[in-house]
Amino acid sequence: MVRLRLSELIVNRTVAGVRAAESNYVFLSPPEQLKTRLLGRRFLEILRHGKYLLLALDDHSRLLVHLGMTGQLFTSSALSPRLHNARSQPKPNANGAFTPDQHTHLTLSFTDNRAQLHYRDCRKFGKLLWLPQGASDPRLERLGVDALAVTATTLYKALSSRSVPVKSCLLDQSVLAGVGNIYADEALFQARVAPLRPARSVNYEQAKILTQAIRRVLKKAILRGGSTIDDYVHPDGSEGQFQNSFSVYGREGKACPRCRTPIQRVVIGQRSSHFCPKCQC
DNA sequence: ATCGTTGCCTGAGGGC
DNA sequence: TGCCCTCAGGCAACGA
Repeated sequence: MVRLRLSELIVNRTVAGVRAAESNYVFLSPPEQLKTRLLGRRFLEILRHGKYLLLALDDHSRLLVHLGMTGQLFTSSALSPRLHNARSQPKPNANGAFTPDQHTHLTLSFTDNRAQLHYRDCRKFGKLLWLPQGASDPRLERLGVDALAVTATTLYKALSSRSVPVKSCLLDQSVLAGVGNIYADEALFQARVAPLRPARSVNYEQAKILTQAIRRVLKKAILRGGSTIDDYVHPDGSEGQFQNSFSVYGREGKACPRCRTPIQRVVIGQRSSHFCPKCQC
């Protein structure tokens, strides 16, 4: 969804100015290099693999972007309380528009003088990396097949060799790229598979159902514009709506939408996991 | 090859 | 009021 909306906002625009923060945890490329390499470049298209965005430039270099948990990519015309009142409270300027604060790591302005693009991440879990023409990165090379393209056979093979909980496998980006904590819980619920089950105990038929559930959950989430909990916003400042459709995630103690049994929460691999103890086995 | 743990990072919220 | 603690989680790196 970010890819789609961002495409509308920056494809075919040419960078006229780059403001980068001091070197910090989000900069895998030195800020000075980003300034030099992005200036004067035009965006051709935006691609996505798993949770990574690839912004293709007209010199065939690419800007790799990961939003982490709290990363925000949006334009200066975006108006959202998520930008003005959420974490760290950046203040709107006199026009009510966003002005870069201490968490805004990169700002691009364009030759058409229309809205700027900001990259903001208060927890610095996101990443920015400039890739020369033809270059890749281990982060990309390691990724498994994109979750929206996964087949039952691929998922079954990946699960069958592992003893860890199936939930941990779904979160492993080298197995399946693009599934995060929320969507893993929701997909396991849809497929009626308990998150703690050893991955290798999932048979082919169940892997097939799980594959379909993953695709369905992700597609529905994209359709609803993603999940806004604390920080997530679209490039235009609007918010996702999928958080209103959660069946299990964040619903500990509340009724399972299928059988009314209270949803349970357990910690798996340091991640909170939510499931229905009756429906999922 | 697989597995479990730790560190990175900031803000919110709870307890005292 | 203020201080300390825990929690949120995507991912790399490490040792076993």
